[in-house]
Amino acid sequence: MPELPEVETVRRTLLPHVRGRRIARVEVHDRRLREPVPESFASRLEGHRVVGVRRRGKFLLADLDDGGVWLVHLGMSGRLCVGTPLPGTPHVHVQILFEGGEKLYFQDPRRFGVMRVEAGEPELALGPDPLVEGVDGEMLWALTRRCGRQRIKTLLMDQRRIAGLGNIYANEALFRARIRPGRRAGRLRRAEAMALAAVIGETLEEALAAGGSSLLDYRDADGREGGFQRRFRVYDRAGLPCVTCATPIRHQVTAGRSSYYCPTCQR
DNA sequence: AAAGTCCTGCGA
DNA sequence: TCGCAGGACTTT
Repeated sequence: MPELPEVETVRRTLLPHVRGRRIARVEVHDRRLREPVPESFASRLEGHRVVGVRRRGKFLLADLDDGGVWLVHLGMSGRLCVGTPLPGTPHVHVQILFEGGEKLYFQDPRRFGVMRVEAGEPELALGPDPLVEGVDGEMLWALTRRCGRQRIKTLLMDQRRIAGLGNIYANEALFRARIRPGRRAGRLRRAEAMALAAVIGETLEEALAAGGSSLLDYRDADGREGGFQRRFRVYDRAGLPCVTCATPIRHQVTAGRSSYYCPTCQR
């Protein structure tokens, strides 16, 4: 679910609830996430104030008043919601209680999320974020020259190259740029790289404007779902007519990830 | 079958 | 050495 627009939507909806607030108590109900929640997690947060919340790629970074950084990755099914979960809400692994009574809970059925505190700025080995540093045509063109043998979709999803795109938006951006997911990056023409960089920004901005997007599990910090899933042009549309030319959308799985494309519009 | 990442092993 | 495929994690 959560790719860049969803994580950014969570950040924006979360910020007004937590900025400037002091954490009173942290309850870890289940440490078993992608990596175990450290034993020290609760004590590292308790008593500290959240001074801001940033995002880099799919990571949320909450800055603490002692220079520490509370790092959250939502994995596939993570939710970060304010308020109190209804009794019986499953998979609430972590609860954060703020002074003044505000509560934040982390829910993650698939437990692929990550939650830890770093002493300072974490080393994330991420490429530029399209909505933070920006990814322009020249940068993407240079990337396609440097990583020419990689398939373009793999390149787009490689967080070390560009931070924030996942399977859905990589498919959507490639459709808009009329480029097939399986093309070798090195075979892109300069104009194609330029066009691709432009549509990456457009796609993410549109999804963001729709309140994030994505699939069933997704909710923002206020528990609202996104609106972009109704706007997918190729993702999860195997066999359905292309929105441009009506050719049935093709589906193919590589490395366990589904690619969707229009064989007529995309080259 | 799945939105995310990480690891191993194979072949070019 | 690089890129990819496949499997691993987990629950619905």
